[in-house]
Amino acid sequence: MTGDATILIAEDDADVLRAARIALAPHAARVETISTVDGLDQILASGRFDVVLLDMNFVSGERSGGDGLNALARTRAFDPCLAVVLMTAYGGVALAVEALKRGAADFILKPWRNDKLIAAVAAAANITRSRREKETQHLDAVERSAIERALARHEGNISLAASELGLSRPALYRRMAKHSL
Amino acid sequence: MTGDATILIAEDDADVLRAARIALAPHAARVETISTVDGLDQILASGRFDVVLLDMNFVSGERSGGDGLNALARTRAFDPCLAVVLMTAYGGVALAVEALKRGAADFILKPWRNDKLIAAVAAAANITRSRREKETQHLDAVERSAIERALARHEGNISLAASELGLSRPALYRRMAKHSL
DNA sequence: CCGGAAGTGTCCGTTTCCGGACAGTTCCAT
DNA sequence: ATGGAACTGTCCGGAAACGGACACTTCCGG
Repeated sequence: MTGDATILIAEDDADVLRAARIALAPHAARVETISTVDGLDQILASGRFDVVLLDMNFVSGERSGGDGLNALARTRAFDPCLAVVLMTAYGGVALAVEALKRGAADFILKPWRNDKLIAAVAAAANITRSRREKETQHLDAVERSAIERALARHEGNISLAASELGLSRPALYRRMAKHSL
Repeated sequence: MTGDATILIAEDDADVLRAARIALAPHAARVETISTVDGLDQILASGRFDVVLLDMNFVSGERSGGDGLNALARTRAFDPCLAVVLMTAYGGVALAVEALKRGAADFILKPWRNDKLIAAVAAAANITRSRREKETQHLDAVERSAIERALARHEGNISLAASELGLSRPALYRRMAKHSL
């Protein structure tokens, strides 16, 4: 993490929240914290975050992780590019697998090792960055990627690639020339 | 699983292989099995699979899951659309998280429940199908998606969307009209 | 070996797209 | 309330792209 990321930490336990902030703050441009996910949408809308570190339980005594999965879903609905790292003290394989299938970028068990937490959050911030870059592309880049994939899939067969892309062969030749393919 | 999927099972233990095949065969068009991943590339090249069910350990006494992660990487290099379900008897949260981060579609602990195995493999086959559909698109569809995303990201602002896409405003208007956006 | 199917690369008359410019509208800071 | 910036929607002469057609090459089954 090059120190330029903005991190949101959502954790109901004040001591854990403080520990996470202390661990991450030196490695981030900005760390914002919340202790409940009730107003998660507003918080997400208020700023441009690069990664969310999200606890899985926000109700005292609750251990199922449902809150965290729900908050993950709401985060992904708000911004599908924004990578989320989930953390819990009560997770098994099933919950970890479910979390990643639902789109979490990583899954951390408490208590964590600071170096692993920092690395996981940094990697997640990079995932967000990559997704955002991929989202904002010139049509030319989008077209070039599609042509490259079609040619790869058809092993260089111009006729088949053109057909798949909905182009005539001369038209595909021109697009290939335009993109130096 | 609508019974039309082709499944590859890679498992070194003969009894486990048989049990998996017995569980899955009634729900698939075809099930192929291998007991070593040495020739995985050739097997993958020999047919068009919809899902791979892959053990994580192929050396007697080995429990790290490295074989499985390596085979997963090779499978994804061969065909990034092909969904892989990993299974092991020795997995903890860390291995499960690593597997999904490396691109596994699911992670099953042995011994499994047949209904869960069948559901996981069916879901993975659907992931493969979706990825393949998404890969083969007309340029028109690719262009339309890119325009829709740019407009969504800029909340309908034509000037900003055109700029991001590398188009002039009139050109964007024409593409939008062409795609009925 | 051969013939036919499939694929390649280019041409050119016709059609479509281009973007700077124009007129008008909306939004926001003062 | 107002003025200016930002945005919208369309026009039109010129430029670019279109695809059917042609000639040629490669591959493969008989």
